[in-house]
Amino acid sequence: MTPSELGAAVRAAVVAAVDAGELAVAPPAEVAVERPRVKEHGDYATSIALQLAKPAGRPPREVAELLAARLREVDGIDAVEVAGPGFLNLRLAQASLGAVAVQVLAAGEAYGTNDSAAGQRVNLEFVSANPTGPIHIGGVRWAAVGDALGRLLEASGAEVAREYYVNDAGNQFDLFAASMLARATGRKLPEGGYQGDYVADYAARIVAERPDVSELPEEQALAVFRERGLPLVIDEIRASLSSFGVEFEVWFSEQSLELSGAREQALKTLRAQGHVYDQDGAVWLRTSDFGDDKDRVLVKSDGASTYFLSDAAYYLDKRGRGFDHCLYMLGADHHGYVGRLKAIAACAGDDPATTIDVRIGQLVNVVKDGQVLRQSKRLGQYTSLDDLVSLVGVDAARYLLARSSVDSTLDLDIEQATRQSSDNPVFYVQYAATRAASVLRNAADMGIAEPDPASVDLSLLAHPRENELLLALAEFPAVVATAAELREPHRVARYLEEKVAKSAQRFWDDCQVLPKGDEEVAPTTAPRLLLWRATRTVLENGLRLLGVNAPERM
RNA sequence: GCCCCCGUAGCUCAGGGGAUAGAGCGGCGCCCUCCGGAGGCGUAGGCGCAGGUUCGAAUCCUGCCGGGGGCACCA
Repeated sequence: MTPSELGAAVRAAVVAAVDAGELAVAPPAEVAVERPRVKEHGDYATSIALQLAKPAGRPPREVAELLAARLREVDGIDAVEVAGPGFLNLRLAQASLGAVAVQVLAAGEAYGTNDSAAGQRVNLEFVSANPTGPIHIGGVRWAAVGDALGRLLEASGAEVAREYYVNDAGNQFDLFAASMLARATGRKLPEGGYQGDYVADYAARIVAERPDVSELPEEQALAVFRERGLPLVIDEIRASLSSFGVEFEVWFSEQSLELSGAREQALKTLRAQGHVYDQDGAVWLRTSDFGDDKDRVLVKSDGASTYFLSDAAYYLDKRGRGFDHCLYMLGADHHGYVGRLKAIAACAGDDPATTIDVRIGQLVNVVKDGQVLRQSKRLGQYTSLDDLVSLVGVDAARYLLARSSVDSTLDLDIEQATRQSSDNPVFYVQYAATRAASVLRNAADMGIAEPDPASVDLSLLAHPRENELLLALAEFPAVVATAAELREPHRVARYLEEKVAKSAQRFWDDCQVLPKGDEEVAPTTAPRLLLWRATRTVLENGLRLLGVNAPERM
């Protein structure tokens, strides 16, 4: 019996009590059971009686007793007790608990998928770093977290488009082109120009293709560097992300918004909604009507449109393509932007609470030899995606970046990331996965066939370690659904570490599976092999959601 | 000045209103004739402060105090 089945059983008990006239309440749409912290409180517990007590006008323990009487009759529930102020503590029958392993095996790669986000069309914009050089560490955090979130949403039934917004129209990109020109001609870098060595490399490649470029007038030369530089940078970014396991469906050019007339169209749309006005020669959007602290300029008094207008046009474009949820994953320096984005949606007649969802991520500190490495993109001194991968590998980088809440500043310790011991979380989880693989491999080598789930006596999985592990595996679908709903992939990682890998190691320690020496094959061998296979499946599925491999051996 | 994030064990971090707040590292003490000890077990140790909401608060609200980041007719 899974937690959701158990929750449904509890709800059914409520409905039955209501129908019998014993409880005068409206039954809740769903009832959740949770794992109690203390195992004396049973396999699962629910506080439903405490919640219903007030509307029912009855003492909580009395409500609990009503429900307990009904739940005791349910097949698969072994014991029900009323505890404390009115908790219902539930204990599953052994075979019912063991059935979780069979369910995991039956679902296989699909175990963990759920329909909590079914029918949603989600536009997921992340990374979107300026095309002025390799992806920096902050972008890598978003690559890891954003892609994992995409996988979680897909596993929860949503249709997801991963999108990278290419800022190829603004000052930063112009400055980058000017920096390449300066490098190509040996002239002085413009103020605030990009100083990294890669700038010279790009410049040299462009000069090799267009030897005449240094003799062109400055404007034309800049145009060449812009035009030729963009694909160079984008290709490199795309290749880095791809080697990181992250693929974007759409690379959306900011320039294209101007060329296609989308910006003018957006201006018209917003005007038609009545939130645009002219003042001081500029065109403004009255975002302050919707909670922004001040109005924002769409078209400057010199006639040039702002980045903000591009954002509005881009948002309207996404909506026009049928996305009902636009997710933005932005760096901490963009937090002031949230209100403006929501105001755009509101000005366009949407409800920003449903169409806009912005996640702000805090900084990443790269720690090496106990020191935080200082990062400066402009100076070209920073840890790029490729640097990080060459230092710690894709698995460690993705896992360690995705295992922390983006609300917290993250310290990524290079030494720790490569350590082969349990103080390295990615190693710990992968190790549990390889241990599962090795048991299964050894069984095969010994000529012990993998058992047919239908013919295994699941009630033999009665050891406390086995129960603990089964309960952990049963949680997986709910963990995936919650992580997707809250847009918090780190919940999956923590679950894998603290629940699955931990329980698996303890199971290993106390529950021998295969015969040693002259021993006979034990009755517990088959059910335990089944449990190891189920454990391996959950670890594989969970790691896959984070874009991390589950190796067969380390 | 205004806005956002954070403050939980000595350290790095989990804990979307529930019972006795959890992991890893570091302390201390244990466990290898045995499927991978690259592990496991035990033990000590904690919610920044003050109010509020609630039957119940680490969690929600307000105010302080500390740390990080940000304010544009830049992108």
